[in-house]
Amino acid sequence: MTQLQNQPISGLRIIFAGTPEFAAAHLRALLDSRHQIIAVYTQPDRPAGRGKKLHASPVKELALTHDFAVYQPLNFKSEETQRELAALDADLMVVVAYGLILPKVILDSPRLGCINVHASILPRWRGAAPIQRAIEAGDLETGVTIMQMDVGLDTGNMLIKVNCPILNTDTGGSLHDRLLTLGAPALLDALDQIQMGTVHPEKQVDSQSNYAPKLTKEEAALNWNLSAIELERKVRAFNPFPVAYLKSQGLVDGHIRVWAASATVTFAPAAVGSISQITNEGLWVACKEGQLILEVLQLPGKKALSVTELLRGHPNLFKVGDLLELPEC
RNA sequence: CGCGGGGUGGAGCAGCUUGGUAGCUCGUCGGGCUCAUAACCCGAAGGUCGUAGGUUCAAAUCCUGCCCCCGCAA
Repeated sequence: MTQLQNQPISGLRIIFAGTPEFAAAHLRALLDSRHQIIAVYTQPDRPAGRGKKLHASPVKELALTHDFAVYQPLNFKSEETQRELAALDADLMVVVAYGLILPKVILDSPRLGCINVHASILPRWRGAAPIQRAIEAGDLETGVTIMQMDVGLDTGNMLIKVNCPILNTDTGGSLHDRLLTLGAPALLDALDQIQMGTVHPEKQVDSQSNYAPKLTKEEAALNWNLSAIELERKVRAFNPFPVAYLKSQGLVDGHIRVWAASATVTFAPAAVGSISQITNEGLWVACKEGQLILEVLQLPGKKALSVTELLRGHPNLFKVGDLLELPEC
């Protein structure tokens, strides 16, 4: 460390690869560091949002405001894209939620290889949605791992791990934001260690690994045959995306999104999936075990509202005894 | 030009098809009743009906442009 302070060493020449906001936050941190971003890789612009317009990723938007060279290959299968990356003559590639599998030839291309920032304590929750899966599973703790990449999916040797408790009020969004603030400094630490040659790579114990598949809208449908506690976790994990939802008999089309709910262990003398009572707290729905109190709902085309506000304008939308639909299996 | 819903007192909605006194459920303020209550009763304040034009004797209501919010799909 004293070396760094007394005679500052020059930064690394870094290729940054990433796509969503989580990645952009790490790129932002690198901007303020001594390191030099020589190129940015991100997913190609895709039609998204209303109106099918092409949208640039958060990483691309940030990169453009700093006049970085931006590359958006579909993959790295062609020799051309491989040569293109090699020609950048980078010291290191930093990959954060990029969304592409990198072949060995790419991993070996930068002088010091590729490192990855992953939003879980590996080997738990390898894969696409580690933050949300940790909440959904009821984990009490998660974190961020900085690792050396290898050909496997999130299987590389670990360099730095930072833990982070999961609060029982955490949503996918709130935990995402918190991990963001942990990942950036950890990444900078890792870069220091790599440059000074003080890294201590730790192998992952594969037998303790599990996978965090990406979130789908299908699984966001609330299934009342689960326990209230499981459903409450799902509501939190899937907020703000893809957002848990339910279907009601009265509603012709579309879903009712569930933005907030809390579980109770109280017994409901009512059929599973039916509304047992309506209070200022919300709609009480009988589950396989316990009851889930739906607190904040959103009708298609409308804003999210507390149940009391929603009912004020739609007094007959829900009645005690109404049966909510189960997702078709 | 991907499909669709919506912008009405502080909140959520109705009214628009069949132009012509701004309605409902809450909230707020004042008063009353009650041991008490998300209780009840009485009264009051508060709205350029997103915005700019047009049609008309008359527009929240019909027509056109623009802004904003949201669901589906990606």
